[in-house]
Amino acid sequence: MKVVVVDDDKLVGVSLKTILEASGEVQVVGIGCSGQDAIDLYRHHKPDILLMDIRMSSMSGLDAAEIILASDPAARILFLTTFSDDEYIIRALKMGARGYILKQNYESIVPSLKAVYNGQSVFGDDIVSRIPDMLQKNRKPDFSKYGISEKEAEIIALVAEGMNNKEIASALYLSEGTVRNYLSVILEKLQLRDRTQLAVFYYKNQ
Amino acid sequence: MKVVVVDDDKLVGVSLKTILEASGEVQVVGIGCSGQDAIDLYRHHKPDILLMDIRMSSMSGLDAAEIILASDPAARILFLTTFSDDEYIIRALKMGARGYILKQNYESIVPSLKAVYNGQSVFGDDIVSRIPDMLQKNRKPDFSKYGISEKEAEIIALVAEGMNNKEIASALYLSEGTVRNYLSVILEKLQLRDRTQLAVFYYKNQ
DNA sequence: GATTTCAGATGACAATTGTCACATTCTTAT
DNA sequence: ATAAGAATGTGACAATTGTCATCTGAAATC
Repeated sequence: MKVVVVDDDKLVGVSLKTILEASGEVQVVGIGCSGQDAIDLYRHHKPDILLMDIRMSSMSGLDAAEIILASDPAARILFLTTFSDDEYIIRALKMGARGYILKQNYESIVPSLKAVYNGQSVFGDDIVSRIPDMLQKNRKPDFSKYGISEKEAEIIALVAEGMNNKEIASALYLSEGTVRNYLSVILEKLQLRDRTQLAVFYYKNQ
Repeated sequence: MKVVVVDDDKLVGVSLKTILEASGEVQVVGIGCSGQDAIDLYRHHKPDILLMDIRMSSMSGLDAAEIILASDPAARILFLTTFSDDEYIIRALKMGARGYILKQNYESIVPSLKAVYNGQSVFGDDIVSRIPDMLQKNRKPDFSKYGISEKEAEIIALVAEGMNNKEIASALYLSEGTVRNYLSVILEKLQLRDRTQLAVFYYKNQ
């Protein structure tokens, strides 16, 4: 498995070469320290995988990846990051990168490379754990932590469907006044001002 | 690395045991062929990873995973599938599974297991390529098709943040009355009744 | 130059909304 | 049996909201 490593910090590049080659299954055919290096090394060596830092002083890893993927959409690019920065990761995903690994997590680098080599994509749990939330459009949020009762939650859900008090009342077989009272309590508990903020809260916490 | 393997087809379970243990790094401590087996084996052996088929005749792997994850959210569950079925995969993601591997792809099983063991999550490229689209949803919706102008869209966005008319007016340097007029037009264009429905509409079309 | 268009504003109005204080049940625990 | 509590309801009130007809001034169009 031929790999090109690109990291802003040259020392990291060399260390990685040592670590990776110690596995006996990876051959580091090039080490670079800028986005431009990444492009040049990739085009010259055509490695199986390009392992690259996201943040680099000269050209960002993302920009480099964009250029590489534009000319070779099959390029397997795996990012190395220090922190999992949402914005970056999502941009990386969009452009078709194969994942990212936290630098701290040395032991997982070789297995991750192999998984990518075999056509998988690899991500840290922190990102993956957020994906479901992003995908999930129709689930009811859990408001119990705010001391919201079952009935109150029902009303919240109806407000979040755009119903007015009269409609909610008739849907739940309550008087309109009761619905108002409930709503008043709900707003107090959630520290919100009006039903629109409640709907917003609902969807932002969905 | 202790692994429990569960597959509808007993032969697959045994074959996997052979393949996995040949690597010298995996110890298959249990083989099952139903969702119930998965639950029992998981609770008994507390393996590092549960490798499980999604489709099984008696209890689906997803149902079993749900039960296991309910009592042990840290459980590392990796699904084996024959085809990458969107619905299933997304449900698996939602409940916190660590990924899935196509059965055909024998070579990638061991590396994927190791990546998961090291805290990563692993997915086939087909799913990953769809995630960006799903994530894309967190951007401002495009209302132009409803004949909504730039300014109107601004107001919609502020309503969707929960602002009242006075706040919107001061944010956009308009009079409150103007904001009301805008809103009135917006509601007319979108065939909605009030600002709450507008906020709801915003998030549903996000 | 006259006219139309458009963004913004005003004021009036009714409807809806949120708040509050106070009833009325009905259940439950003491 | 009584007190406490919920769940539900009422009426009054002010604030916010949505609608509408109308006005202004500037820019664009003719």
